[in-house]
Amino acid sequence: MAKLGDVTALAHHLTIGQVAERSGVPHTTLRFYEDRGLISAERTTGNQRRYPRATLRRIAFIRSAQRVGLSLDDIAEALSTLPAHGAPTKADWTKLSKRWRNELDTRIDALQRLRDSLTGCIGCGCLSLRACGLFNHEDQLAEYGPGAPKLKAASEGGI
Amino acid sequence: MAKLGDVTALAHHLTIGQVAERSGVPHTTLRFYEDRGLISAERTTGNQRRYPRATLRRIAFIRSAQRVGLSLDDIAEALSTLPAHGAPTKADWTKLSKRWRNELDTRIDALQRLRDSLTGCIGCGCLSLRACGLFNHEDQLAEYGPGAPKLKAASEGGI
DNA sequence: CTCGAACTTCGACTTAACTGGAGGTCATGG
DNA sequence: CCATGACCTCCAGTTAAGTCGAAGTTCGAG
Repeated sequence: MAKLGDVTALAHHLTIGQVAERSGVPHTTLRFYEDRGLISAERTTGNQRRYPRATLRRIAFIRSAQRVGLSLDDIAEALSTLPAHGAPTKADWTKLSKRWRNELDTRIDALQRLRDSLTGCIGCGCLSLRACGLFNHEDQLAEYGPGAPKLKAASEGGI
Repeated sequence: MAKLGDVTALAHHLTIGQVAERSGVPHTTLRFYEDRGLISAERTTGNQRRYPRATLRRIAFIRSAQRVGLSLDDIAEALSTLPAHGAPTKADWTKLSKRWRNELDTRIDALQRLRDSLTGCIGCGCLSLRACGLFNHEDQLAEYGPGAPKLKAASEGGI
C-alpha cells in the first residue's frame, strides 16, 4: 500500500498519476499528449514527470476543444503560441484568440443551425426537411469537411 | 469526351459522380457512407447507384453533424430512425430531435464557453487563464471525452 | 457497334487518436 | 533494505474515417 503521500511533495508539482486522476485523462494519453507537444512536464532527478498545476487547465482546454471537433494538431498549434511555463504576453493571447474566435464562431453557428433546423422541422411539420435553412445550401457546403487523411494542406491560414 | 448528358436521365436520380460533385464529398466516401448505413441508393439494371435528390440533404446533414464533432455512428443511429426513402412520421422526428437537442445544446454551450473564456481572458487581462469560467471546473470535466477506441459501451441512452 | 468516361467490387493502405503490454527503474512504508 | 506500486520507454495493436488501386462492367454519344 505504499502511496505517494497525499501531502504532495512540492505542492506545485503533480505526478502523472495525480494529473490523470484529477483530469480524468488516462496517464497513457497524457504521455501521448506530451509526444504531440500539447503538454509538457519537468522531470525529477529520477526522470519522472512533474506537472505544474496549470497543466490541469491546459488539459481542460484540450478536451473542451476536442469535444467540439477540433483536431489535436489545431489545438497544439494554438497552445504552442503560449509558453509552456510562465505567463504568455498579451500579444500572444490576442493573436491566438482572434484566430480561434472565427473558427469557434463558425462552429457555434453550424451547431445552432443544426439544432434549429431539427427543431424547426418539427415545429413546421415539414417532415421531409424541405425548406429548412441548414439543408438549402446543399451545393455550397463541402469545401473542406472532416476526414482523417489530410486532404487539404494541413494549415493554410486558419485553424 | 463522352459525357453523361447534362440532361440527366430521370431527373430525380443522380449518379454517384453527380452527388459527389454537388455535395463535395468524394465518391469513395459516398460508398463508404453507404457501407456504414448513412445513405442508400437504388440500382440500375446494370448495378449502378442512383440517388434520390434527398440524399444531398442527408449528406449535408451528415457533414454538418460531423463537423461539430459527432461520430458517424451517432449520426447513423439518428438517421436510421428516418426511412431511407419516403417521409418519416412525425413521431420519428420528434424522438430523434429530442435526443439530439440535448446533445447539441450541450455542445453549443461548451463551444460558447470555450470562445467566451478566450475572449474573456483578453478582456480581463488575466493572462494565465486564471478565473476563467471554462477552466475552473478542472476536476469535473473528463467523464467521457473523445477518443477513437470505444471506451464506454457504445451507446448508453444518449448520443 | 464502338470507345472512353464513369461506374462496379474488393482489399490493402493511411491518419488521427488512442490503448495495452513488455521489460525495466524509482520511491517509500515497514 | 526490500517489496510493492507508481513510474519510465518503446513498440505493437485498435478504432474511426477515409483513400487508393486493380481489375472488370455499364453507359451513352458518335
